[in-house]
Amino acid sequence: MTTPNRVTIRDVARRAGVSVATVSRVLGGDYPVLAATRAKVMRAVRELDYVPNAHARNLSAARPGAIAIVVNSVAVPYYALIAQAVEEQAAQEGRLSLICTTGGDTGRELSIVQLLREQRAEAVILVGSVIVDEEYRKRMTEYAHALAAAGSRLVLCGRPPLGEGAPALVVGFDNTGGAHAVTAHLLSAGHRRILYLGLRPGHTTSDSRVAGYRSALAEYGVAADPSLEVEAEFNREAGYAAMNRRLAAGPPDFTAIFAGNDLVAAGAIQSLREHGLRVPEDMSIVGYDDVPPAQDLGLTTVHLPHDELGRAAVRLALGRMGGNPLTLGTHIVVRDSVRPLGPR
Amino acid sequence: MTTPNRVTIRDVARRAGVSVATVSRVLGGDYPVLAATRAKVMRAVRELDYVPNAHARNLSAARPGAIAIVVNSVAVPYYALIAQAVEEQAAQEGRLSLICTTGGDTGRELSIVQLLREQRAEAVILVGSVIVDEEYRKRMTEYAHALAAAGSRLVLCGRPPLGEGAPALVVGFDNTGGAHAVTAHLLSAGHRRILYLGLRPGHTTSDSRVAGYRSALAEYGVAADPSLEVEAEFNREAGYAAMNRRLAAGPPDFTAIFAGNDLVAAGAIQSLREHGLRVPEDMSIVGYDDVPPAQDLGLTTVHLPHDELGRAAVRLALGRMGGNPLTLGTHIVVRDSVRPLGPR
DNA sequence: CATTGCTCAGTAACCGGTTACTCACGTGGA
DNA sequence: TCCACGTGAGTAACCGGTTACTGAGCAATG
Repeated sequence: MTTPNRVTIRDVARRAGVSVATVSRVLGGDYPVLAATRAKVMRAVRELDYVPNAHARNLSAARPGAIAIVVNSVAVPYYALIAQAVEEQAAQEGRLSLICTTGGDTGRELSIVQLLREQRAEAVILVGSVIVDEEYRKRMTEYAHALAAAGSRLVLCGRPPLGEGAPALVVGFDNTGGAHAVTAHLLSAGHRRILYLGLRPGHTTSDSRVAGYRSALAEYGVAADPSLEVEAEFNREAGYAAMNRRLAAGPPDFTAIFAGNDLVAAGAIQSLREHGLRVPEDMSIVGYDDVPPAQDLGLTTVHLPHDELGRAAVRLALGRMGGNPLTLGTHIVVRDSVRPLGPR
Repeated sequence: MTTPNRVTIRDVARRAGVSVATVSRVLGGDYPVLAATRAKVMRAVRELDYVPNAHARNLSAARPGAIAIVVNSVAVPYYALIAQAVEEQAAQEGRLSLICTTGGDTGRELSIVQLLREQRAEAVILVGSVIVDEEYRKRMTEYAHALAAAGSRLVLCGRPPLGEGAPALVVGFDNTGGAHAVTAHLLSAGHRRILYLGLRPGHTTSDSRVAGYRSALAEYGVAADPSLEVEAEFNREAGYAAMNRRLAAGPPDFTAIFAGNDLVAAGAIQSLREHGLRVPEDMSIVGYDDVPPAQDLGLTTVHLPHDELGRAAVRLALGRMGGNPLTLGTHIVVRDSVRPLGPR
């Protein structure tokens, strides 16, 4: 107990009365070994409780590496669903996958990527939207080249493609299309003053949702009103705080809300409730992502095929799929948070 | 690009005009090296973009291993919160941690544990409640011994301690206490017919919550009624289905519900809503865990210190803490799902 | 009976690091 | 001037596997 079990392949070989090569062959693979010999080896393995050392194995022979998925936080449903889907798919492919979290910290992200390079991970799946600036682009391009040089694939999920030549695969959701559709849903219900809650300039996910929102407005001939686009990070607290501020400033000058994602919607709904406004009677609201809170809130939202994304990411990571960059379609899920307005 | 970058320490040594030992020393540690030599080496490392091979490193010198956390599914908030807490704490301790998921499949759990043994993980944190039977006990005891023999620690979270001598550390929540408290909360609000939704014989978490429920009833002199204890797995769908069945059988013969966890409560609330029963006006309900759906539902529930559990698990895993088995306290979070009943 | 060819097992080199041991060299004291 | 000593660097063994190469033993063939 005090001395860790350091049973090596040589111990097994000695016990079984064979050579290390034979043991390795019995354990390893397809090399022909007499049934009797195999039995002797297996018995020795069992008796000694031999566990091959993955590091040694990996060192001598390049084996399929792990698939790593790097997310912000596993406590955010959006990431959790994707991570789960990746794990499922990887398991189906018989691969080890591991989830790493950065907490949104660039420094931690860097050290995780470095660590995955050292581990010779086969693929790194980076998930999540980010502020895309020059510094980001530079960092990602570095990752991409470094990982490619080490023989690993880099898959970006829900992030814009890198520049030409950067060896990164990309898969994401159709944010603009979904945002357009859900905004149109509000418009066709008669809403004309729709608050977009979740502005984040430079943040690609938000930017493309705003784009869909604006294009839908334009399509219905509604002039965009900048005062109806308010900033909020994509979490519950930000939605709550932003809505509180807006309602504190006076009675709402809008009849519906398009929240940047479901968490923002959840926060906004709490704020509305605390201000005595009911959903959907007094205020319509839609979200985005279709993550767990949406169902409990009866929130009309845009469903994202998280499973599909996870599957695609793994298959891209394993080089089983072309078609890059890949955009996955979305669809509206109508629940109970939108109330039709009579035409004025 | 086609040939993976196989820059080794010898390449670096050659380029820097020094020996491999010197390179290793510059990179590795505290051995004295002339500043000029160090500079030469660092430059060569940079120029060649050398990345040390973690496997080789691990093979020659035993280094601190990874901390692995094994959960059912990261898409279940309870697990996600704990996993997140473990990751945070591990990061603070400067350790690599990785999350693995089993999907509740015993076979997959086994192969993950095996794989972690092969990887020489430093510690394995197994989270989540399970059906504890003879087979389970045997399996866990095997894991415990195997991991211990390999020099790894095994930490069980939210599971009962193994038998004497099995080298496993244990930390969990006070389920009986929390269940007692939250049931007492309902009782003191005047409720006498309280449905327990989430019976799962043999399932330790549920069993201890039932125990708390019953002891609170006894304390208030209310006779336990077996027809008020109904089975349901600990997820949303089960809660929904069980409640549907119950309501289909006739009008409710209870005034309050104690759901086995918040997900069950969420499902039950949906069912109630669909049957035209409002919370809390027509039906009081409490949950357990205080995971995200609870806040959105305004659910009175029992808060579990997930963060604390994660921290404790890591510290136990690193041998930084005694006091085993460790039970963490809980407290009620009162929201808006319980309505006082006048004394009859 | 000699030769060829096939099956199965062993020997030893190698994967890419770390580190015990050895040694060259410059300095200060006798 | 000679020797002891401290400093910084090199050589080579080793970690625990895999596998190319070699070879023993035996059946089939000529």
